Amino acid sequence: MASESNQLDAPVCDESHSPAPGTALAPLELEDSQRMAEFFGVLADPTRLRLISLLSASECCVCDLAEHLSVSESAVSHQLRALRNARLVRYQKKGRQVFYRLHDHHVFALYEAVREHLDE
Amino acid sequence: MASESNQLDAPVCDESHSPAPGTALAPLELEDSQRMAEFFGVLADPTRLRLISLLSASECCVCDLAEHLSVSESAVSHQLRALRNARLVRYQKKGRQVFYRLHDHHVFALYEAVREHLDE
DNA sequence: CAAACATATGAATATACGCTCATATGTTTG
DNA sequence: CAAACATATGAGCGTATATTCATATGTTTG
Repeated sequence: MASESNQLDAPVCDESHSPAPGTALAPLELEDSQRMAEFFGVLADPTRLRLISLLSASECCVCDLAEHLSVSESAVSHQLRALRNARLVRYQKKGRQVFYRLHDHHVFALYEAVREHLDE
Repeated sequence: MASESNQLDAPVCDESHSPAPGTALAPLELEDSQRMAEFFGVLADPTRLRLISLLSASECCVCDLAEHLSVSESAVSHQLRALRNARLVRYQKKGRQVFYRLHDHHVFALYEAVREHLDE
C-alpha cells in the first residue's frame, strides 16, 4: 500500500509559499476556466483556424471554403457550426448560399498575440 | 448511391465568389495552422488555464498549485509539462521544490482578448 | 546513507472530438 | 412542382488527450 495516495491529505510542503494575493487579476473560477477552455478549444483545430484565416480576408460561402481548404463541405459545415456557437463567425443567407464572415475584430487580437508568441 | 459524394468533384457553386486576395494577412498555411492549433490546444483545458491564472499572480511550487486547484500533484505535473513545452511557463529549482512562473507577458494579451470576447 | 519528501514520467483507461457517410431542410429553376 | 443544388445535421468510427496509478529521479535531513 506504499504511501497514502490521497493527494489532498498528502504532506504538502508546509513552508508558507502562499500565493500572495496581491493579485491584479482574480484567480480564474472553475466555471469560468471551463468556458474559457471551451473557447480556446474552438481555436485548437487547424481546419477551423484556416477557416478563420480565409474569412479574415473576405466573407465566403460554404462550398468555396470547402474547396479552398480541400475539405468536404460537410466537414466545413460542422466546423462552421462550432465557430458560430463560439460567436466567432456570423452568417448571412443569400439565395441558397450562406455567406460567412468573422463575427468581430477580437479574433485578430488573438491572432496577433499568438503569432507573436509562436514567432519567437 | 444517391449523388456523387466526392467532395472535390462536386458541382461547386460556379459563380465567382473568389476570396478576393486583397488580403492583409496571408492565408494560414496548413503547417502553421497545425502549430497554432496545437498552441491553442494547450490553452483549451480548465486545469491549465487555472494554473496560468495562479501563476499570473505569483510564482508557485507544484504542491501548492495542486492544493489550490484540488488536483493531484501528478496531474499538475503533467499539465505543467504541457505548459512548459508550449513555452508558457518557466521554472526554477529551489532545493527539492520547483517554482513555476509565467514565461512572458503574451499570455496576458491572450487573456484580455479572450475575456473581452467572452464578456460580451 | 537511509528515510521522507517534491517532482517527473510511463502505462492504462475513459472521454472528447473531427471526419465521413447518409440524410434532412430549404432554395432555385426549368 | 420536380429535379438540382447549397447547406445542415445525426450517427458511427478512429484518434487524441486528461486523469489516475505506479514508479522513477533527485533532494533534504536525521
